Amino acid sequence: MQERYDFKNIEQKWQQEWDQKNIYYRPDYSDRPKYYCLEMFPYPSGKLHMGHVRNYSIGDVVARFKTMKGYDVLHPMGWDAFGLPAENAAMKHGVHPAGWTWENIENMKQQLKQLGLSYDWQREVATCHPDYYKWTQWIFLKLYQQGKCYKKTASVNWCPSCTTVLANEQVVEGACERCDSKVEQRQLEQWFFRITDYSQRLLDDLQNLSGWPEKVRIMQENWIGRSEGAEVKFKVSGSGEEIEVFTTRPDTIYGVTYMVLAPEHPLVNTITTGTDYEEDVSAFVKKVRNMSELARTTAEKEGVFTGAHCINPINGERIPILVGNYVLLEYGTGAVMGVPAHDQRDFEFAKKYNLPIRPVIQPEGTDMQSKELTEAYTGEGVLVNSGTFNGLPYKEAIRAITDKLEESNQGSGRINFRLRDWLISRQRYWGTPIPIIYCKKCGTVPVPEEQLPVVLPTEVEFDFTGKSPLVDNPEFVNTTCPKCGDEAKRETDTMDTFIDSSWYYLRYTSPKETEGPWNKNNADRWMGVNQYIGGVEHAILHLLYSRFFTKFFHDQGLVKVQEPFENLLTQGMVLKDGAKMSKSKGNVVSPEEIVGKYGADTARLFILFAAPPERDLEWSDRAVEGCNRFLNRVWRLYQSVLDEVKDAPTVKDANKLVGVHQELRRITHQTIKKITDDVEKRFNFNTGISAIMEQVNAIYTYRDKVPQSERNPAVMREALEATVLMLAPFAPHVTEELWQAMGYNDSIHQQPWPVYDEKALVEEEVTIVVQINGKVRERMLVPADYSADDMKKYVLDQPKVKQLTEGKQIVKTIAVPGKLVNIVVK
RNA sequence: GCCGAAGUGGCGGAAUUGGCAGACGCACUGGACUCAAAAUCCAGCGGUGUAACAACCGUGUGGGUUCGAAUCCCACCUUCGGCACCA
Repeated sequence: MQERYDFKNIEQKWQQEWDQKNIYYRPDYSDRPKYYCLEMFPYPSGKLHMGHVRNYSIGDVVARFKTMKGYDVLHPMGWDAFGLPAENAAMKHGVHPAGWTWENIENMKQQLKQLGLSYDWQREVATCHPDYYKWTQWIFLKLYQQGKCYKKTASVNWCPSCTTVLANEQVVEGACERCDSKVEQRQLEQWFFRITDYSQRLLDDLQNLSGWPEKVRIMQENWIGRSEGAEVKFKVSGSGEEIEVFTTRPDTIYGVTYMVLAPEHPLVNTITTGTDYEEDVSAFVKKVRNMSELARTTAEKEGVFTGAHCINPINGERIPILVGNYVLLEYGTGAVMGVPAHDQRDFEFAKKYNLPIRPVIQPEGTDMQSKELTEAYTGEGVLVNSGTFNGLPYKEAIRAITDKLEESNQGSGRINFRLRDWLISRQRYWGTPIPIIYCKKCGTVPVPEEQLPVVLPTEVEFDFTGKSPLVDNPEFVNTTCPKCGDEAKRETDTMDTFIDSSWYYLRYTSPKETEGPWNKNNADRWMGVNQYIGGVEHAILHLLYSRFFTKFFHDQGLVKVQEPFENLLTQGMVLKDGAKMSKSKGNVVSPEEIVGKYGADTARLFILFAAPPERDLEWSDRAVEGCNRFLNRVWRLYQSVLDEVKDAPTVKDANKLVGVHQELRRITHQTIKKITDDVEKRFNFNTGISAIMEQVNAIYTYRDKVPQSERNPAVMREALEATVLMLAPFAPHVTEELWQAMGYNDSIHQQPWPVYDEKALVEEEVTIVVQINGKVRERMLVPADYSADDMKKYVLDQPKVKQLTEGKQIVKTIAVPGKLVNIVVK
């Protein structure tokens, strides 16, 4: 065994050896129970950052641990390879996006390998490969056939810097999620997926995801935004038109004093054209429409009267119709009944325009009408000013009024969702082409399945306007209609890259399948993902889309599961000096540098030791050194005692062990128990590693305190083997080296996880705490099997305790076996 | 504004079911080894206090429940994350 811990040689040697022996390869079937461990695949930006290292180190511990626990572990890796940065690089450096991407993939793959991650590289996928996106297109066609995919003109989010549209989910506080530019609204014809058909199921099934962080479930719940209420029809006076509104408070319908339409509402034109109000209204609409979404949501509530009136169906009252900037066309019906007494927004609006405010809900035992309202009352209460419904509690009134409206066909109960359909077309080049052809005769025609893939042309010219080069590419655009054979044009939009990443976890189960997107048997064997690991920034986008896809696939009989990810771990960020690492802040620590200086094992150990996975992690160069020091300490320990233990037998007659030998064995087994719990049940790798450190310290103490002639080589060997086995998932290279040094030829990563001996954990005596009135006064050693009564008796009999309680009256004594005795005195 | 999470030594963090606060590591201090340094090893390391003990204080703040609270309850403060005219 080498004197020095030479991480460079060791890591290189074992990475090669593992590669050669293919030890991480997983065949499709085996007798062992399956375990699918998945980490979110990266965008191939060119270089790994610390966030990746953290993500993949966590996943690797899980995969290695489960393998040692006897599972058949699927642990694949791939590339989310389509996306805008490739195009930007093309424009900036004149390289082709494809070349740029493949080069980055090669680079990052090397970096991943240097970390010693246990991936089955035979399952690697890249979403930009035609063998992959062929099936992305196939999925698009499936959705199209099933009526889950459609094209429509809508007000959409446009990012001027990325020169493309964005999905609702990709707009963060009115800005582009990627580049932070202000998002504009444009009227464009775009492709959508009908994710809203799944709103209720996506919401309901969150209940089954007990293995997900509560936080993520709540975020999705809010995003889906279900609200229960009623739809009510208001007839427009003097015309046949009707305005429908959605309300969650039909009980307040007697409090309606006006009606507000969204500026984009189609009726606005109908009711104002040719009237005296037309000019004012259209000026107002124009003004509001020109505002960005952000400006609009922060602006003061404003409105204008249309001159028209409508009739409240419940009491026949005539109320004015206004147009207001605070009403959104996209939500509900784009019209709101104004109930200023019981809705804060309506209240502010009514105050500004002197519209009547009529309370109809009154908290029991008060008189709402006698005092002037200063804000809307949104709480519980009983109905007043509401005709025959007076005196009814509001909850019952919601029911009764909805029923009444339903009887007369003027409304009905209704559920509304905040979730919008998923806008999936992008005016970009580097993405999966949408397999649609436009024919003058036949209209919109899907590309037949046997013509897939629609290949993204590589011979393209990039100009600097940001316009997609597909648009002006005649070889791509010009085609023939699959139906009639006439000249036709291809769709030049490509798909949102979130589509690519919404099904990759299925492709891993049969990455080379040519008959379909995946092999159903394989998919059903491996799915769902037992443990998914990634950043919380995907809590809505990627995770919601993937859930939608899986449900759709399930409905099509393509896969058995209804949810893709059984357990989800959202790792925290990697911080330096309290802030997220970023180029602009100049606080980036490169993984390459750390691996070069201390080795992958040290880097991994630090990142897993510094904080539990879910929390943010503060980078510390000093603490990294500390982890390196620990591995050196382990190395030296083995080196110093290897000769002593190399030919040692296994521990026999364990029950006959006494003293320090028994103690070392007890610590070994206690450590196994602790770390197994930490890794398996809690993912608390930091405390697990600290337990291994304590174990190492204990072996050192044993070595130093017990003369060599008296040491028990079998107990020592057991301790050393357990240590290295437990450390193996965290630091795979150095542990492999030490394992081989112990005389083994098989890889440590194919060994079973150590098992603790319940009998070895038992202690004969334990230290208990003696408290007086809850304050620790004394510690004493008592037999471990003492009952509560034994403990009380023993403790109260001690001279020291008698002295402490002298002159005081003992009111009560509480004893917890093995832990403490508390004496309450007066 | 609404929803959620967190707040513990100089620092990262631990305390798993209400039972010894500060495990493990970093930093620091003293010592050993060395011509010297690095590395390594040993010891110390929340605060007040003491010659040393003792004792007292201490888990964001204030209250409460309990024999006993970092842990449970109530109110508040701060930081971070998500949503934000959703009718």
